Amino acid sequence: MPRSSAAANKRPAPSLGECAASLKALADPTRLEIVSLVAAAKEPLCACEIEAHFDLSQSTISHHLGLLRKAGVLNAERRGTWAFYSITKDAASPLATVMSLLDS
Amino acid sequence: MPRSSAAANKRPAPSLGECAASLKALADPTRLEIVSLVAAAKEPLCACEIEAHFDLSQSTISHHLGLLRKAGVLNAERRGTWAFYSITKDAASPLATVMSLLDS
DNA sequence: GTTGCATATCGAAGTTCTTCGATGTAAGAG
DNA sequence: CTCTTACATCGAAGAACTTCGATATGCAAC
Repeated sequence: MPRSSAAANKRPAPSLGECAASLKALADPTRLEIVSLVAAAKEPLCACEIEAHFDLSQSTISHHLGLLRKAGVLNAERRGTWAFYSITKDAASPLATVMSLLDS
Repeated sequence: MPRSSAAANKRPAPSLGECAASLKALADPTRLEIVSLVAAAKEPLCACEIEAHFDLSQSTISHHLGLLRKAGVLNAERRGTWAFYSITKDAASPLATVMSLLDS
């Protein structure tokens, strides 16, 4: 199976507008730290564990998590009462698009 | 001269907060299109040529250009009355930092 | 069913962002 | 010197964002 780049399987390469939206989801210190936290963990991370790392209210963290989920950066999996978050497969694809655009 | 990655010469690897700030500069459809425009050009691009590509006022484009310049994405060079913009060498470095953070 | 816990959603307050027209600045032409 | 051209900055209006406390939802235990 040939491939031209890392994640070029069936994803149709995000448009500029989609890239901007994805970047906006990551362009916040709190959300970027959430993503860093989840990415560093080997296992999906429980929402309560994420909340414990910040001095922000539970509703604020939940709002950021929902935003990252809607942007396609995070994946939520419910197990009973808990919600476990992980990085999606193509979270980096908008970043890659902008990077390739930069050094063209 | 050893090197661990592409642009690891003397740059001290941006912090999470700095990355968030850089991403915020790129996280706008107009600014991302400006960057795409300048990156695609072989030569530095005159501000008036950039303005011509948008239906926005001159002051708005100038504001976006100043923002991208302050964020370290664009470089401004004055030649007489004209201002020529180009992509900075390390414009992609915050993106690279976030990408490496994602698949860690 | 009721109580308790983990999350999500709602509504509001304060801040930041995008955009505009108007004005300022600086260089070149006449 | 005056006028025009290219660009930057200012001040304000409206939209969007971040945050909070309060409330809703959904599951598990009793």
